[in-house]
Amino acid sequence: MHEDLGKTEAALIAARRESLAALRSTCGDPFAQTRYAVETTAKELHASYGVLDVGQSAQSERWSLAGRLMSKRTMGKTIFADVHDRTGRLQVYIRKDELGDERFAVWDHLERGDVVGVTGYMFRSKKGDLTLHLVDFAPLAKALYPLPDKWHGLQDVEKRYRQRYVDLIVNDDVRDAMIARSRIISEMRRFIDANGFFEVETPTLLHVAGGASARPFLTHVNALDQQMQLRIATELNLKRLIVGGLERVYEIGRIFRNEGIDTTHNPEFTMLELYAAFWDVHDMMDFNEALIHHLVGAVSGEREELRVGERTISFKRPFARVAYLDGIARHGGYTREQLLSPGGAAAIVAELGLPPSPTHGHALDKIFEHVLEPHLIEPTFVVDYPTLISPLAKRKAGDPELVDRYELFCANMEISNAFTELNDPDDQRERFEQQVRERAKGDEEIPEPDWDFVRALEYGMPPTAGIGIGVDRLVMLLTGKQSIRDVILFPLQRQHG
RNA sequence: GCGCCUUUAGCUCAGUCGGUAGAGCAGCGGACUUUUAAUCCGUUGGUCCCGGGUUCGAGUCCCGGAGGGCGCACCA
Repeated sequence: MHEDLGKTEAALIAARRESLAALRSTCGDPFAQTRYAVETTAKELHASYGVLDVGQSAQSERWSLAGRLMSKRTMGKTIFADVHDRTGRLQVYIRKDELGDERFAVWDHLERGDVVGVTGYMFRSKKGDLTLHLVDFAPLAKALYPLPDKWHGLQDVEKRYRQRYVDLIVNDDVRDAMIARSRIISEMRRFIDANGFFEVETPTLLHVAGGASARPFLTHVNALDQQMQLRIATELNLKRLIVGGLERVYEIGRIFRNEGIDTTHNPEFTMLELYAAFWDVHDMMDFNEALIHHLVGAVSGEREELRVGERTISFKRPFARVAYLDGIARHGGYTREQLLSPGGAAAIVAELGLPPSPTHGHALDKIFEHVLEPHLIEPTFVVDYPTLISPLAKRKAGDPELVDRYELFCANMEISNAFTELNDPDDQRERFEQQVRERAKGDEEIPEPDWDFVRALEYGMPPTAGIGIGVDRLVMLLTGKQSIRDVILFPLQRQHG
C-alpha cells in the first residue's frame, strides 16, 4: 500500500505511528474517541475575551473546543500550541506543573497535524495574544502523514488539487475562498427565495441533452439498456415546469459539458437557472442587477465595488447597456447588414484572421468574442441579440431578426444569459428544424431537438423570462480568483498512471 | 489538438561551464516555566518524474514519453 513511499517519508510515518502507539498506552486510543464536548470556537473566544488586558485572565470560565494542532512551541516545562478550527486559530498554553508529569508527557506524542480537544480558561499572554490556559485535553485523531511546510504551505498546484484536503488544512486562503463560495450561494438562494421562487431539482440523466450548445457526456443505463446523456443545461425541464404552472422556479445544479479545460472551464460546473412566468427580459434585467449588486455588497462589506486583479470594478446601479450590433459596430465598424448575412459574417471572420466558421451563428459568436468582449470590463448588459444565435428566445416586437435577450458581462467574462422565452410552439419547431440543418453542416455542439419540449409549448406556456448564471464564474468574480479551479473544491484532473 | 514553462529530501526551494547532491522547515537527540516562522547545540534523510542517447563522466546536453501550469484553438 505504501510501496511508493520514499525512505524519508516512510521514516516520518513510522515515527508518527510510534507516537500513536505511545498515545494508546498512556491516555487511550485517539481513534477510539467518539465525542468531545465542543462548546465554542476560536472566533467566538476571540470575540468574547477581546477585552482582556495583558496578564489578565478569566479563570472561573471554562471553555472546550477542538481542532487541528498546527504549531507546537515547547519551552521545557511549558508549551505554546496553536489549534485551528473552522473559524480560525487559538493559542493554547500548557504547564507541566499544573498537568503533572504524566499528562504533560502525553504532549511529547502530539504533533503538528493531530486533532485535539482542549479545555481551559482564557487569558492574554505577555506578548498580547489571547490564549487558552489548558486545564484538560484529549487526542481525537492522529495524523500519520506529516503536514507540508508550516510557513510556505502547499505550493505544488497538482498536489493541491489532487489532495485538496491537505490544501485546505494548510492554506487559509483556499479555505476562505471555499467558505466564501458557500456563503455566496446561500445568500443567492435566500435572495431568490425571498422573491417567491420554488427551488426544484430536474434530472441529470437525459435522453436528449438540450438547452445549450455543447457536446454532452454519454453514459449507459443498464436497467433500460439505453444510452443516455448528462445534461448540458436545465432550461428545457425548468420551462416544462412553467408550463405546469409552478410560475417561479429555479435550480442551482451541476451541468456537464464535454469540452476543454482551462482557467474558466471545468467539465462539470454549477449553473443557476431561474424562470419567472409573466416577467419579460426587462424584469429579469432588473432582478439580475439587484441580485449581483446585493452579492457584491455581501462580500465587500456593503460597498459597491470589487478588486479584480489590478483593477477596481464599480457595481453602482444601473449597469451599462449596449446593443449587440451597436457594440460590434462601435468597436469593429461592421454593419448590421454585414453581420446578419451569412456571407458578410464569414468575410469578417476571414478579415479577423480567424479559421472559417461552420455556421453563421458560429461566425457571429467569434466576431463578438474578438471585437466587443475584450472591452467589457465594467458590468455591462449586452442587449438585443440576433435571433439566429438564440434558438429559445422570443423575437423582438417589430424586429424579428433580433430577440429580447441580454447577456451580462463583467471582467471579460460572461456572467449571465437571459431572455424572454420563446413560447410560440410553431416558431420553436421552426428554430429546431433550423438547428437540425446547422448540425448537419458540421457544428457538433448543436444538440438534437427535444420534440417533447415543443409539445409542452403546445399546451401553452405563459409569457416567461429566464436566466442562467454561471455560479463558478460569479464566485471567481466575487472572490477575485483568476482560475475556476480556485473556486471548485475538486477540479477535474487526469487519473494518475 | 498546438506552443511555452515546469518536475531535485515529507514540504518550500538552490544547484554556475558537464566533474563527489545543497539549504531552510519538518523529523530525530539535547537545553529552555509567556512563546508565536520560538530560540540555541547536535543530527538523520535523495529512484534529481520515467526511458533511451552523447560523454571518461549527465540533476545539468540531445531524443522520446508522463504529470502539472500558462497561453492559443474550442467552449460557458
